[in-house]
Amino acid sequence: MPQPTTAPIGVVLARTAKTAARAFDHALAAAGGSQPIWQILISLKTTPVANQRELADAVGVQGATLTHHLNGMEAAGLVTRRRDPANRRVHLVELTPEGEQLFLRLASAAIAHDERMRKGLTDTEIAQLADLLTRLAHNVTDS
Amino acid sequence: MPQPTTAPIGVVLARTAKTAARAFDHALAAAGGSQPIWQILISLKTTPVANQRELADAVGVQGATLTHHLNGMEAAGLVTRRRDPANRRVHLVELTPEGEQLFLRLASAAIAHDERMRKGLTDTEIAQLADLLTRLAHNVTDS
DNA sequence: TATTGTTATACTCTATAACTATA
DNA sequence: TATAGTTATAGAGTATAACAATA
Repeated sequence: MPQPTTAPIGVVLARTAKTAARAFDHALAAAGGSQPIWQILISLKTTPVANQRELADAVGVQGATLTHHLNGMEAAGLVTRRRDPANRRVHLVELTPEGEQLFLRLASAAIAHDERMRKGLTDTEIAQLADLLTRLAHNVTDS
Repeated sequence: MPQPTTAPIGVVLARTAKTAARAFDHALAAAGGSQPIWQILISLKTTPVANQRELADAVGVQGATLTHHLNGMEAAGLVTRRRDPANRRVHLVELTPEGEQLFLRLASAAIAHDERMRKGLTDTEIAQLADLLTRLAHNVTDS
């Protein structure tokens, strides 16, 4: 009788992600950061965002959640917020030199983490994995 | 100049896992559960554990965190805890009929979620993915 | 003393609802 | 009225430290 024979990929994915996320969390913490801070920094550096709403979308959190993190980051001297003269409703978020430095440190930690994770896997396998993960994610995306 | 050319797999993995985890969280919540409850139920059903310490390890949390969840599950009538007569330090955790029912409901939700996620992927690809993820996780595991 | 588990407490991340400022 | 963002509040998950019970 034909039955689905393969293992529940969701379980494997969840377990792997949990393990990887914890290891990465520790690496980020050791470098003076955290997951949300890293996500915000990398978004600021790589994605052109017009306002905080778009930044929140890029990071994958609600606007109020982003505000919460930006408050902490501003208090820590990592970012500045100033109103856009052209549209004073908009708050422009910019990295300070300290923010740039932390970005570099966290990027190093992320690269080291990546190299550790992919040890024993070929570039072809990594590309395959990335492709499969992307297709998986697409299946559970609403948009 | 030879440079690492492939994308940071950690980023792809983190993004995919976040998306998948959120979708799964919603599915579990709709079925009356949550991730930790599901992990505890599935561990109780599939892994023979001698005590809560082992159960906590299986779930991947600290003992106190497990106690926290078991308190809630016991209050909800999903599990019972009684002392082991042979070693009264040990608390035996057992599923109630309600716990069994919830396990079945969450299992259905997990299966549905899995089928949704793997749409468009062949069994071979899923097996490949599981293998790659397992190797990745192994690389960041301390043990 | 060592082991098993609980309680007390606190921290991080996230979210929703109500609010302020600006257009 | 609509849009951008903040504040207030709350809830879930996790952790560490101190404790109680048992061996």
